[in-house]
Amino acid sequence: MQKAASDKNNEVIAAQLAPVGRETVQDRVYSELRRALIGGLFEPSQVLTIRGLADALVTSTMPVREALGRLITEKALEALPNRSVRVPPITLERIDDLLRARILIEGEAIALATTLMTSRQIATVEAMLGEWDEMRALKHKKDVDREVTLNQSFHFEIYRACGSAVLIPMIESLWLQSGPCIRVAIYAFSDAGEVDTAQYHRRIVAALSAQDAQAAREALVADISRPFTFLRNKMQSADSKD
Amino acid sequence: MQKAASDKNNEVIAAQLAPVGRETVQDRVYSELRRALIGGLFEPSQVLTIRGLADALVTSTMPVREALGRLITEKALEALPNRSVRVPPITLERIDDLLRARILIEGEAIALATTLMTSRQIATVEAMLGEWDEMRALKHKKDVDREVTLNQSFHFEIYRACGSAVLIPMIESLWLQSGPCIRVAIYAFSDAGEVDTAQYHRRIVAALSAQDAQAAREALVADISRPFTFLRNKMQSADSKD
DNA sequence: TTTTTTGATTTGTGATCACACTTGCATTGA
DNA sequence: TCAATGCAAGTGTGATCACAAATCAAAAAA
Repeated sequence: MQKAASDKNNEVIAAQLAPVGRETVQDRVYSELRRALIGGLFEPSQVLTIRGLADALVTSTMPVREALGRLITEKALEALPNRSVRVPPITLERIDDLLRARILIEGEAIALATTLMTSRQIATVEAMLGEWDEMRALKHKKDVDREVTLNQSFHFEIYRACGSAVLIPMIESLWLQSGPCIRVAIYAFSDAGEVDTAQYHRRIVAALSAQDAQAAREALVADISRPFTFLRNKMQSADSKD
Repeated sequence: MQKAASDKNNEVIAAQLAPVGRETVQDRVYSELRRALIGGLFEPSQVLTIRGLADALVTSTMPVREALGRLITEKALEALPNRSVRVPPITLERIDDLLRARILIEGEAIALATTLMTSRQIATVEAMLGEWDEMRALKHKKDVDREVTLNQSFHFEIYRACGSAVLIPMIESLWLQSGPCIRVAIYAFSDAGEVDTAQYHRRIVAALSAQDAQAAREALVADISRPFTFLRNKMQSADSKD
């Protein structure tokens, strides 16, 4: 068989078949744990065991231990001297530390994105605002999980536009670390229900449309500061009560 | 035996014995690979195999594969679709991307450190300048490895003073990613020999002593930009030649 | 000579096992 | 009654094996 003919034949096949992907079990475990962490499904200080997670995820211990190791290196989980691993506990210092880092890095990312985003990309992000209204329309059932996912998609759609392969993984790591912290804030907001996240996001989109990097940065800071300051106040009042 | 007596007895023993430490093999492998990466011992695009590293480090494959997984998640190494792992290749975009992130984050860290460092801590850092003169005195043998270690110690002694448990691991990750890139610059500087790193570090110490955060940030930016701009120029001239 | 095929070797992934350490609880002793 | 001891279940770590996929080189076909 000639080379050209063979290639042509392969191309025809490739046009019909969808790539099957080769995600490993370890990757799936890792993604699943990430999702749970960012979504605040684990509580701070909760201890995780390899065998326990392996049972819950219906695999063997091997993929789980490697996924845990990865999460520990990005500070999403914490290795105790006993060699057990837990979700990092919340402290006031950690809250301030995380918020400061997020303002610094995500602020820079959105400023870069502002100068780079095409109107096509802005339109995509703007379209995501609609989903919020849609969700609020049927507000009888508060779907916290979907809210978290939507919020994440919105932010990262913008961050990806900054075009930095270095900053984006750092932001992901920050979200991973923030997840368990803002867990309580997420549920509290969902209960309160009124002060709408979409409102903050609209301000961000407006700044992006105006190509005003400084305004975009400030709108973003207001958005991500909200759960942190809420949590901060809550912890301080709890401390003073003790 | 009474509790008090037992405790007292244990205290006496504890005063005589040094804690034995429980570092795992995996931790040692991870540290060793980190050291090699930051020191620029691996070249960009070099492929690493689990069994090859296990043989070189005289262990089994298990600790190595977990260490590699951790390094991949912090982008110090890269997983190819073939599932082999390599040191990330250098591109112009990546150089600029890394430098921008380092300026942003390390600049913030040193600005924070400036307001927090005690005169005691500054003295410690200042003392490290002496080692450079010492090393230059016997410049017959250029010890690149020691130079890298000394540079790392100097910077992280300052960064640790910023007191951010979030920023410091990020900086470590950035150094890990920069290591292979600035490898060529390190050796080139060591060959040139004249433009002294200590000179840049003296400017940093002076700014710290003056508690001038802005000056410290600028001095730091000048210091870390040097190898990157060197490398950038070198790559551009190489490109134009092709 | 160039291309394809075939087969052997190498490599990553996941499962299982052995071992050491920790933890929790019941037992023993004062 | 309470602390110390001893035992048993649980847990992380590292080693080894089986398997599938990738790689490379030699042989076969064009």
